[in-house]
Formats: sequence, structure tokens, C-alpha cells
Amino acid sequence: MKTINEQMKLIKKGVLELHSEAELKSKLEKSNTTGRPLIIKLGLDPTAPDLHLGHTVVLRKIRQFQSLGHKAFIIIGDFTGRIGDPSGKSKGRVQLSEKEVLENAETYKKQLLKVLDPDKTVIFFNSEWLSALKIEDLMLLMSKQTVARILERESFKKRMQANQPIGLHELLYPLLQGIDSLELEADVEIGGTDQTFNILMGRDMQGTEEKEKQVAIFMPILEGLDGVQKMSKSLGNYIGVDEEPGRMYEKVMQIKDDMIIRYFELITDVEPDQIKDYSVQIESGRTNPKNIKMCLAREIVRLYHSKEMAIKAEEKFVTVHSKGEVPKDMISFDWEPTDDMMIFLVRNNIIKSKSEVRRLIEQQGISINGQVMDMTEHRELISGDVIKIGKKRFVSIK
RNA sequence: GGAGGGGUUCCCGAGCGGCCAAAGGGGGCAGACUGUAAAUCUGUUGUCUACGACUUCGAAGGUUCGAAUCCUUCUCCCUCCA
Repeated sequence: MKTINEQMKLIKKGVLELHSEAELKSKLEKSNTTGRPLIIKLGLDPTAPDLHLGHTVVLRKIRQFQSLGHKAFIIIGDFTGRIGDPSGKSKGRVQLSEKEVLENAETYKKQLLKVLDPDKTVIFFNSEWLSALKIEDLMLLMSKQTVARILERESFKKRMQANQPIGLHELLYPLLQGIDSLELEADVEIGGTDQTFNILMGRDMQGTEEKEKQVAIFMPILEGLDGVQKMSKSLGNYIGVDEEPGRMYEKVMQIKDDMIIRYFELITDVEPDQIKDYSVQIESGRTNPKNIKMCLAREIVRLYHSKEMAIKAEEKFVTVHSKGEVPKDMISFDWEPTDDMMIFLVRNNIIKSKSEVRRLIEQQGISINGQVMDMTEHRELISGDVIKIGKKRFVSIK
């Protein structure tokens, strides 16, 4: 059993902000003596059931709480999700049906449990209480907050300045999330710094309602493959936890060198001393950063797949990229007698239009069995032939 | 409710009767260089039965030989006033 101080040390690792340390400590102590686990809250948006490594920064932290015996309450924001976020321009509101929400939830659950402890994780839908909320109760809660306070929020300010629309209901989002905290009697809420406002609102509201306030823990936001913007699905700079091992490995190798240590710190369980050592190796120039990055890639694939898969992924990577050879396994398709390269690639959805195939050929981006293809070439492909598109896409003929 | 400004290709943003598949930037893709990194340079970036044709500039109509550009209606967004 760890002492309270040891527990605090573990929890504080990698945390950007903590409100407040004293409160957390007293909660931990209380939990220790009463044996009642703390309730750790995490809210998730139901529209994006593809978890990526960015999410795992927060999830790993929750996992640490679980290892200390506490419980994770995951809230799927199906209520807010059904209303839809109008920030996207003309797309209208994406209304998720109940069925879709449930399906998404299943996917979430499967992915969440890759990181979290199944025995200490409970999943909720916030429509359960939000749908039942009476308008007079809502107004009572609203009356205790001010417009100015809500508009303080960074993203609202920005949008006001940029002359972008803000839906009235969006102003209620922080409040609704706060209601979640009230409902679940959360002891701790964890989120990225982008959630600062919402989480503090929950804390505030608990105070106003004279409940015990939740401790707010903010984790850094993980940058995506571009190294600048936060990892997100919509920006396409993400690494999904469900991603196929080879692809996952490749993507990790794509990150910038100066992100290597950050990734180690935020999304792996590698010991701090080991990370420090890597860091020294890179900075002193003793080791090619690529090698450290390979350790990182291997570690990440291991976490979400297995050690064996990680080794295999690395082998593939070395074959394809370092040696420039053809990978062992690749997707293969049938070649129909009526096919030519354009029809073949488009028919199998490898490339989305014939014009694009033409462009690629013109740019010498397509080769057959290692030979660059030119515009005039027409040939029948046979079983076993390998088509290479760009640098990293390979396809073979069945 | 009143007045004004706006909606352009993946994104931002020029164009304001023919020379517009639409400048410029970002992003993407390909090539060179590399460590498949970053940086840099070059090319490319609607589709197709491809020296041409077709579809695209919020939506629908109209004017014109010809419309992203003009007119009408509709719709959405922003600003100021109430």
C-alpha cells in the first residue's frame, strides 16, 4: 500500500494543473480511512468513437487512479451530442439516433478498456438525467451563473472576435457538464486543458449547491503528427488506438524529433529515469534520434497490440522504409482482364479518381515491381505483381 | 423590427459580365534530398470516354450570344441600432 505522499506523487506526474492539491490530499486520506473509492469523472463526446493517443493522455491518468483503487465514471455526452454542435458551418445538426449512440458507446467501451480497468469503470449516458431535467430546475441553476462568466471562455471570445456564430444553447454546455458532476457526485474530474472552463464550472456548481467540490486535474494536450496542432480526428493528424500495428508504427515514426520525449512522457508508462536517459542520448547526439523514436514506436504498438506485433511492425518498417524493399504482407486485389492501371486502382478504391491516377503516373509516383510506370504503358498484371503508390502504399495482385 | 456587410473549390481568401476550373496562401499528394522525421527545393491539387467535354462559386428562377460576376425571390451568417 502506497502512502498518501507516494500516491500524490504518482498522481501529479505529468499533470499540468491541479485544483487543489490540499483538497485532493484530504479526499485521498478520507478514502483511505473509509475505504470508499473516489469517483473519477471523465466526459466524452459521443460523435467521435475513434479513440486516439491524444485521448489516452487523460485515460492513462485515470488508470493510475484505478490502480490506487478508485473508480472511473465515464460519461458519454449523448444528450449534448444529440442536440449537435452548430459550430461547423452549413452542415446542419448531425442528429445521432439512439441506435447510433448505443453503437458508438459500444465502440467506445471496447476502446476505453484497452487502457482502463474494466472492473473499476462504469459508463453513463448523460441523457439519463439531462432529458429528465425540468426547465425550472435548469433556470434555477442558470440564475446562479452570469453571462459574463460564460463568455469569459476562450473559445467564445475568439468566435465573437472572428464574427462567428455562437448558438445560444452552446452557452449552456458548461452548465450541462456541471450538472453531470452534480449528478454523479464526482470527486475528481480529469480533462485536457481545453476543458478547463467546463471542469471548473462543475466544481463551481458543486460549491454553489453546497456539495463537496470536485478536484480538477488538467492534462496537457498532445500534439498530433504535425507537431503543432492538437491531435484530433478532424485534423487527420492522429494515431488511433485501434490502428493496425504496421500503420501505427509508421505514424509514430512520422512525428518530429522534438516530440519524442513528450510522447514518452504523456502516453507511455516508461519510467521517468529511462525517459531522462533517452532525452540525454538525443541531446548529446550520442544516438540518432531515429533509434529512440523506434523505441517509442515499438512501445506504443506493444501497449495497444502486443510485443510480438510490435516486433513485426518494426521489421516491416525497416524492410519498407530503411531498406526500400517490398513488405511481406500487403493487401491484394484481383486483376480483371478488362483492367488497366486506372480502372484497377479506382475500382478497388485505392485511389479515388482516374485523374488522380493519371497525375500520380505523370509524377512518377507509381511503379510496378520496382519499375516506374509511364503514361504510355499498358500492360496486363499477373498474380504476385506489386504496385507501389507513392512512398508507402503497396498493393499486390491476387 | 430598422440599417449595413457577407456566403467562392479541402480551409483561408482574391475575383465582381467574356482572357475563370477561378489569383495568392495553408493543407494534401508526388518527386529530389534524408532517418518515410524536420527543414528546403520542384511539380501537382474538380471529374471524364481528355488538343475536347461535363459539373462547380449558399439555393431556385431570370436577363444576356455569354454569368462566380447583373436582376428577383429564398436561405444562412456577421455588425450596428432598437
